[in-house]
Amino acid sequence: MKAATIHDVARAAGVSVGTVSKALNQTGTLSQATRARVMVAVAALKYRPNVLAKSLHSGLSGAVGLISNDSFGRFTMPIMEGLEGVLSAHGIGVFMCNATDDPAREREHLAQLMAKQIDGIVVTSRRADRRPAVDLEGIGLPVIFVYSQSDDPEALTLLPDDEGGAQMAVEALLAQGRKCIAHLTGPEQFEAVRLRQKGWAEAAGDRAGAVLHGPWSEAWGREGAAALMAQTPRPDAMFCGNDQIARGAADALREAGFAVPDDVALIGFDNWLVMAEAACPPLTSVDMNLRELGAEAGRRMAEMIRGTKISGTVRLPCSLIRRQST
Amino acid sequence: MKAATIHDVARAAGVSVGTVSKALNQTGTLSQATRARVMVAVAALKYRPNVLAKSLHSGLSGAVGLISNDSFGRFTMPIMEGLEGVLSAHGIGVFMCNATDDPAREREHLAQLMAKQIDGIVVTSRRADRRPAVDLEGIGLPVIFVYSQSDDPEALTLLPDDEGGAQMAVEALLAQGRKCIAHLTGPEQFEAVRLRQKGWAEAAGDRAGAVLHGPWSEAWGREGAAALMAQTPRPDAMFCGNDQIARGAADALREAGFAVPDDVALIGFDNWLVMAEAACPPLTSVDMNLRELGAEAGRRMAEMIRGTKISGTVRLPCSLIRRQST
DNA sequence: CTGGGGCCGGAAAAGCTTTTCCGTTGGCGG
DNA sequence: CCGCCAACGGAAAAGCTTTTCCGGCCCCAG
Repeated sequence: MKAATIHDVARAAGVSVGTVSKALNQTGTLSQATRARVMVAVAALKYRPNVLAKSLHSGLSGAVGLISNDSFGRFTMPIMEGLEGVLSAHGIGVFMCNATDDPAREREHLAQLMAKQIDGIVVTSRRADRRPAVDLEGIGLPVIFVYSQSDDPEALTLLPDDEGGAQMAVEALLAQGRKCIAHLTGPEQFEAVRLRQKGWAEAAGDRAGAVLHGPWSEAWGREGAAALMAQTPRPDAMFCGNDQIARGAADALREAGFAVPDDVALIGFDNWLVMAEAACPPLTSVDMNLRELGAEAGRRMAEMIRGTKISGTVRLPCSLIRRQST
Repeated sequence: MKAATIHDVARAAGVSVGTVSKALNQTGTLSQATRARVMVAVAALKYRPNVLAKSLHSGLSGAVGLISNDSFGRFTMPIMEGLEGVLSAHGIGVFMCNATDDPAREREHLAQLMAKQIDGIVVTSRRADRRPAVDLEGIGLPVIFVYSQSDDPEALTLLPDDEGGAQMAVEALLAQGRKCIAHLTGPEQFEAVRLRQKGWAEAAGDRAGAVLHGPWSEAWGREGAAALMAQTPRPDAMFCGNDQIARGAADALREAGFAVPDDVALIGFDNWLVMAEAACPPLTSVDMNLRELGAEAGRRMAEMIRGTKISGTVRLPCSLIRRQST
């Protein structure tokens, strides 16, 4: 059994295909009776307009491509969820593509997407450096970079406000009366790391303790926390670059006999639930609101598809999720 | 600047549109010279066939829908990666849809997907019970359930071999000479939990220790491990229902003064890297090969789109990843 | 009673590609 | 030298929808 076409509906309702189209799209001038007759036929045949044919006519396919570079990792997931939620409400589909930071794969995907006549492109990736612009071969298509940066002047870039998030975390520690706030974070080549460090330094002022850089791992959190506790003055709070580091730090502190949060308060970054909630004690953490970042990308994309030109960089606020580690 | 159409190419090459089509698709009978002339024009204009128009003609859109029910959680991710990798090699796009176990949302997505003339549907979800079939409203479309089950007799279901994975884990423990192998696992209403328990019981035989059911959390792992160590005979190995439980167990054992793996060996399930590798000691774990499961779904889907009818249930083998906890 | 205007609905083209069918041309064999 | 066949390329339809333009009908007014 094949799907009904507009011709089947027209025949069933005893009208022409143009009339059916007008009835469905509330355009043209049709009598109530005709409109109703068409609608009955539509319902009876379970007719659903063929989007392909509509797209061929309108030039809009009702689909966008999402190119991810972290193999659909944990940062892409919430972004995707927010994006898809907003766009599907607009009737726009999202093609998932995994480029894994491989330029050849990305080109291949881009070619396929453009052949499919997509209406826009969203790129996400977790990278230390800026990435090159997307090569659209002269077709002017809306492009949004989410949680990712490029030097494309035409594109819109959406990022979390790392600096503001760090300030928020440090201010919460200051409000508790902490005197020496250390910073235990990730590799310095990440712009996000530098921004969070800047926010920490500015907010902490003369109460800033030492800063240590290392890999994004629990092992580094354990090692770094031990190193920080050996310094003078000994920190009474640590702001960590992510939740894995914070969790490692929590474990190391507990084993070294320091109480969290009484002796040392701890704040993580990412609010990665399986980490933050499972740590002992559960971690206060900065949430980048990636789901909202994705949703904003969806709203902007819908606007851009309607013709609005948007470019530049926008940073969305983070939130502080308080748990027992502070 | 708009994309070139086949008419532009035909004009540039001084031939008809039909000839261009034949040159591009290696069909019909064309002289080498004509073919070459067309190809030159194609390259010069950066022509890329409009898939929409092609689809309208062929009835195949070159796209499938992936309906996820866990908001793109950690189980859907690798499945998606495998699926997308295989299908994009076939030139088939994957529309991502998040239904979050909401039947209304699922219907809405399904309607949109069918309007977009997709060629097939893949459903993933992490659920305790079987889910209803997908309502295709009479359109016979290939359907595959991955990491999910339904009572749809037409569909293909792809699952990991939970029972075999459990056996594999227990056999590794037996080979080490473990005498009492306990099982600390998740809620019994999950079929996967029951299957893993079955595999454990069969493989362990009279060396099977107690089995405890609880939530999928580290907290339960700590609690359950403590309970198991209080029993007689005391287990010298624990096979855990997932890595979070195993990690909690590892922490509890260490704090209670038991050495892992010397006093008690530990095996987890899922091989969730951030859990398994960050635990102390790093966890031996059963990997469900979800990426491969997704890839297999892609291969089967490609076949089904070509017209092959496939249905039934297929279970793919798990692997044991050895680390320091055994 | 006739002409005009407004309301309705139909016909056809456009959007882009594929494919079938057909006409033309060149070469070769008789 | 003529005719036929093979090779080649073109024309047109099909696939489904939207939209513009146009024709017809009815009613009202003159």
